[in-house]
Amino acid sequence: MNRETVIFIAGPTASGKSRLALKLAQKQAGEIVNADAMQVYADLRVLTARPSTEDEACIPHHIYGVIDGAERCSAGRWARMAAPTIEDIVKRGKIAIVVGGTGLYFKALEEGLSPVPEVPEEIRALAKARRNEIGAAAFRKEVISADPAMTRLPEGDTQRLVRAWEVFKATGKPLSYFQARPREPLMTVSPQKFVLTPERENLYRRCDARASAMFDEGGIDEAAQLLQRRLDPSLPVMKALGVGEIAGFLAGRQSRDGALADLQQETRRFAKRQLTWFRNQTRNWHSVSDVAQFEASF
RNA sequence: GCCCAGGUAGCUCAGUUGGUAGAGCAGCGGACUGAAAAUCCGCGUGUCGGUGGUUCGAUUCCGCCCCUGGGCA
Repeated sequence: MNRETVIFIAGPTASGKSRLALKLAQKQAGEIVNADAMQVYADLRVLTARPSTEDEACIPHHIYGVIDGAERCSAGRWARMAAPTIEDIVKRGKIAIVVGGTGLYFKALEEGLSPVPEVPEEIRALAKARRNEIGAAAFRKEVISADPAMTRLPEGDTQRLVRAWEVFKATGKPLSYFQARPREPLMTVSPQKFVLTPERENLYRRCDARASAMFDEGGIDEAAQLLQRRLDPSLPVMKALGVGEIAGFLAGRQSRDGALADLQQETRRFAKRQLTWFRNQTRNWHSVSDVAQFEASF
């Protein structure tokens, strides 16, 4: 297999990844694989800026909208779906174009994750309950006494502390024990990796415009339908940008314009976090600052 | 034109009895091993409207000018 059979395209939100992937797929007989944590869920097509049905009819798209919002995806679960999907595309003699904005997913796929046994949902709930019961400071102490390596986690980092607690509870071994074991890469082919690095001011303008378009083009109804399901607010899909803002608007706590302004700001902040991740975690990727020029080179 | 009140960080403002200034929001930087659109950590970024004067020293006091808001005409 040559090195061009798998292409990664990462980049911040609203940087033009999906469009670029589509163009590449058309020119090079490719198929597209989603690497975006929110686009895997079925519920939010508009608010997660999923490719249109026309685009999907034109080029095969994989792992978009395949998980119900009531379920949880994860980096591991995604990687276990993505790896065989990519393998299958390559076997059929096509190019797999993996595109998305979730840096951790690319990392999990390429470098793998340390093998940690599955933690039952009941134990996860137990961890959260425990933290509520004894408070943040005591909870952190409890985690550290089970796994001293977790001293590096600040008291406020609920998510990682809860993870460390639940892994210890479920397995009797500290999370750091598992993390010290070698990662298990899921890919057998080395990908060609590109990260889009658009100029910030321009990107922010695109973020604002996209959020505005989402409000005008069905995003509000979509969020309303999701909210009607009354799902657990801690589910990943409920954390999608726009859901909270639109909930506030629908409940009358916030004007439409106010909710939109909030979504725009959150989108810009999200893009900033992605830029930070990519700047520091994808140093050996090809950086693409001019998408149009890059597109023309194919 | 005259009289007030202001002009300090991107915004809203505090403050300095004269020793070059600090909050909130915004913003920026960083971490990242199965929730990552998540979860955290860190950082004031400034001709204190301009210009003269007094002073060892002026953002602070004084004069003049400019700008903004309100009032009187």
